[in-house]
Amino acid sequence: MAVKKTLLEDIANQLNVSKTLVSMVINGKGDAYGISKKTQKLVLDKALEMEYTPNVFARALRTGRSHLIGLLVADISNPFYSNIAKFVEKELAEKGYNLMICSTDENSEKEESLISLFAEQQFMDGLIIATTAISGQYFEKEKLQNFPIVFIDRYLPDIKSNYVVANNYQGSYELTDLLIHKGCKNILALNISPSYISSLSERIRGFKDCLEKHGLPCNKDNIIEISFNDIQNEVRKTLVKVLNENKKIDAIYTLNNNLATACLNVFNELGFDAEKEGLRFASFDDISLFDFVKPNIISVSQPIEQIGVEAATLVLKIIDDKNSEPKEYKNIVLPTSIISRL
Amino acid sequence: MAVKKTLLEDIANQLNVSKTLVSMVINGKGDAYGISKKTQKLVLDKALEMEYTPNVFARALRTGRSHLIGLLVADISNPFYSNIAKFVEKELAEKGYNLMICSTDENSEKEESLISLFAEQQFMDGLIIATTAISGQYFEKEKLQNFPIVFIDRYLPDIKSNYVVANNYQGSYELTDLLIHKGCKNILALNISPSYISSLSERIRGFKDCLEKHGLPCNKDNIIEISFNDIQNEVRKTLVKVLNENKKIDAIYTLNNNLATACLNVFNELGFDAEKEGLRFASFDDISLFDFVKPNIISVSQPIEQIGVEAATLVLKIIDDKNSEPKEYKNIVLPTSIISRL
DNA sequence: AATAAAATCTAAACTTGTTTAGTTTTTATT
DNA sequence: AATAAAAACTAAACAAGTTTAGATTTTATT
Repeated sequence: MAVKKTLLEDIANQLNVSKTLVSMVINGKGDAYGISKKTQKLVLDKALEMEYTPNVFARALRTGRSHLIGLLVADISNPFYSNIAKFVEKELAEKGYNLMICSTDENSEKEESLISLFAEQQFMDGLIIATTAISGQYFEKEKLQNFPIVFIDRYLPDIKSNYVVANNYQGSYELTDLLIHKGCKNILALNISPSYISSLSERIRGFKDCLEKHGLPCNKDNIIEISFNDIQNEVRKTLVKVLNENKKIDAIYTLNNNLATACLNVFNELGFDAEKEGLRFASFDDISLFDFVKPNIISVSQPIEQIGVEAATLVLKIIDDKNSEPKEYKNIVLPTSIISRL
Repeated sequence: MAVKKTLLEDIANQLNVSKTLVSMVINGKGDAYGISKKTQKLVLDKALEMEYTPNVFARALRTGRSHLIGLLVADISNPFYSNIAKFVEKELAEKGYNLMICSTDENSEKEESLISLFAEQQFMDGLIIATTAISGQYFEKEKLQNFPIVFIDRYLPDIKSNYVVANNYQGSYELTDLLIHKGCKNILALNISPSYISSLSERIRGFKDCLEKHGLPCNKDNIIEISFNDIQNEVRKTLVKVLNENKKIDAIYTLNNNLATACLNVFNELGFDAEKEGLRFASFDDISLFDFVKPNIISVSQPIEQIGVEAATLVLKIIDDKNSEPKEYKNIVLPTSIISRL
């Protein structure tokens, strides 16, 4: 036999007051509505005694506020995102919000259908998105115009929006610069599809600009794109081919941590000792275990905690400011740091 | 100016039918309620045209079903949990459910308050929990008796419940056995608090039983407990002390991946080369990057995908069977495998 | 004691769907 | 054409809160 939940009305009946009053007190508006201290205490005590917990749906339906924030990322098992998620969640919890995390699998259709579910019927009060969209078109829908969205990690250059990202250009430039200073002249950058996303294209831009500054050529052989859905196999194929070529590359630079792991796997399979062969290995995204990995990994570390905290803070600010026009967009670009391990 | 959302009633008005009818059709019950095919098509087309999306809260309020499942873990940034989360989410999405992930920070009070929010007012249709509770007492609350809960990773021996866990005893026993076969006679096991949780206590039991079987002593020095909240410092202190002792240990066995990482950090700091010193290093929980880490890590790999899929399937089954008494509890214990890297 | 002002409190409407109990319309049967 | 049966549809209640507009009660003032 299921236990009956306590309702506002049950408390009201027990105390012979209206449920209006109980609702006001429970929501901390007792003083504002001039409910006597004595009555407030009675209500609060009774609510505790009866283990009252408000029905989230009834409340959200009436107020249009769910106190839920959605976080959409390509892959929650990627430590970059799961670490961000942790800090976002912590920050939101302190402000009385709950977080709902969903993976989009780097699939824009899935992303759009989640946004439709979460935003268009105000399921969520706001969204934090590492978008996989190729353009901002979808986000210009009328229905989304007034919905609080903060982009993280990736922004959409063709639309105005709120975002919190790392300075991918700078990080990539500095990493490349370091490699070149260490004597590398023929660096292979492994990119990942969809490569149009801003963080990747900025990293590529930083890479190219740095090569150019140093007067080094950047042929099409220097940047190879791996597809997100078959990373391991494509990396294997690519490396087997590249490592057997005559025109020796002297560094591999993977544009994210998934690619780095895939490369390490291939090195292992092939029994390839990068250090012995004089090949430097570098990657964007730092993972704590990189500290113990052979070969040494030169990496770019992103300010994960800061991204999470800033994104959470910003989305809540937008929610609070929702009615105060005119709308201003906030763009936060955070510095990265090089972990050289040399 | 905010755009007005399309309501059921808007569709009904446009077509001069009742919103009852529209609701029935939208929910695919048109045939069941004898709505003519012609009318059904009209409704469906109009709904599409007007971009209708149902209000999740109104629906949940009326039906008592939210199609939300909650996942409570100690720490979503732990790859063990974030990988499980990924598979749970995928499995649920296929069945039309959304997942809400929350971290409890290994804090039972936080866990209880989340359960109260999620379960007691049916915010969620069901919960999947890696519980941090010391006993099953909380879960015997009357209000939770009929609520679908599946425990993962950790179960509560003192209550009947549904759970999906790895065979921690077997995994730990086999790992210890392997170490002993490789000649280790004085293994240090690093445990983590709260150590009462079943997965850890089973691992300890497997460790002890195996030592005993081989006639090896297990003093209190052989198992040291590190607290979850200060892992890095406590591991450092412990290792500094232990590695300088005369009575040499010949293997370190960390009971989870956090401890393994912390140990590796200390080795690094101290410039300690475990392999040179003849110290074997082993850990419960396998992480893909372990493949490339020095020193070699002998590890126990858990069937992460299977845990996620089974847990998701089970919680949905419980939801479906909710009314068909008598209740049966399903306990799934999945085999682990040793990754020896020798 | 009458009146105004302030302090407390409440009935009813409202949020947006789903479901129940029924009504209306159409078709079939004699 | 009258009646029964089947098909198609709908009004109103309901889920559980919040909010608006207004009603009571209490206190202060003359």
